[in-house]
Amino acid sequence: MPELPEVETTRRGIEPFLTGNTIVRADIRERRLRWPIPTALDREIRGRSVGGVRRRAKYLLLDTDAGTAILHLGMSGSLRILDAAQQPQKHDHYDLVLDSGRLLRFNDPRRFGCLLWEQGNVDRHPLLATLGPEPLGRDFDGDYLYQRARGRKIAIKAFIMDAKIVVGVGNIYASEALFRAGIHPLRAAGRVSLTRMIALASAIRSVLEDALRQGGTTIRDFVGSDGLPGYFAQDLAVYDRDGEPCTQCGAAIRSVVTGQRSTYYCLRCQK
DNA sequence: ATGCGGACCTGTTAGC
DNA sequence: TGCTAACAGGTCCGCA
Repeated sequence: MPELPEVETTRRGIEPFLTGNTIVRADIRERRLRWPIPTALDREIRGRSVGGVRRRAKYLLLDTDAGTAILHLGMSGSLRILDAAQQPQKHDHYDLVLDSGRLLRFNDPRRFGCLLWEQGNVDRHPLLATLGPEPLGRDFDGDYLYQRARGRKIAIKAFIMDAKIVVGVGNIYASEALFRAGIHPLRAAGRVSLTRMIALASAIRSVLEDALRQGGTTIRDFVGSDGLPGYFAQDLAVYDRDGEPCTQCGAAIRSVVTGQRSTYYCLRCQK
């Protein structure tokens, strides 16, 4: 479900309720997420004051004076700020209860998300250590993409979805960025010219920024921390628009499965 | 090293 | 109407 804009929307939503507040305790109802929630987390996090909430790739990092909680929403996860009296519903796997009388509640039907604890330098955690640059950061541009793509035969769509190349680009925005850049999703990464890689880097940046401005994309069930959906779905040019007319040329949008993921593109506009 | 497919889960929808 | 199969926004891992 959540790609970078949805995770960042969540971060911005929860941050004001967490920073400067103390976590009274963790109420964990289901430990079996992508990885089991470590039993040590319960006592480590209890009584800790939250220094801030950061995002790295699609991970949310909750800094405390004793360590960092690493949260991921997986495919179907969402985090909400609720009144502590709210009864948990189905798939509400954990709460971080705050001294403010509110709590941070995680819901995730598919349980692909995670909640981990790192006492040391969180940037060296195995999940984070090998990640590529942030697409909205300074060290991501067309030259970088072009250099990394030398000799690569992988489809350009899978290439930009590889978190070792660049983080945060999921299935929706990969299709959207390639449409904006006019590049066919199945073209070999190594056969995209520098000029077009520059356009692609710019397209990735702009589509993520546009989506962020709309609070993310809700296709089925994404909600932000306030329970509201994102509104970027109305601006999607190709994703989930199989058979509908291309906004540029009117040709029917096509779909193809690659790397077990549905991909949408315009045959006429993307080469 | 690279690229691919399977795996982890549940819920919803398309198709017979 | 009811059953089954396919698919869903992520990403790690093992194999060729």
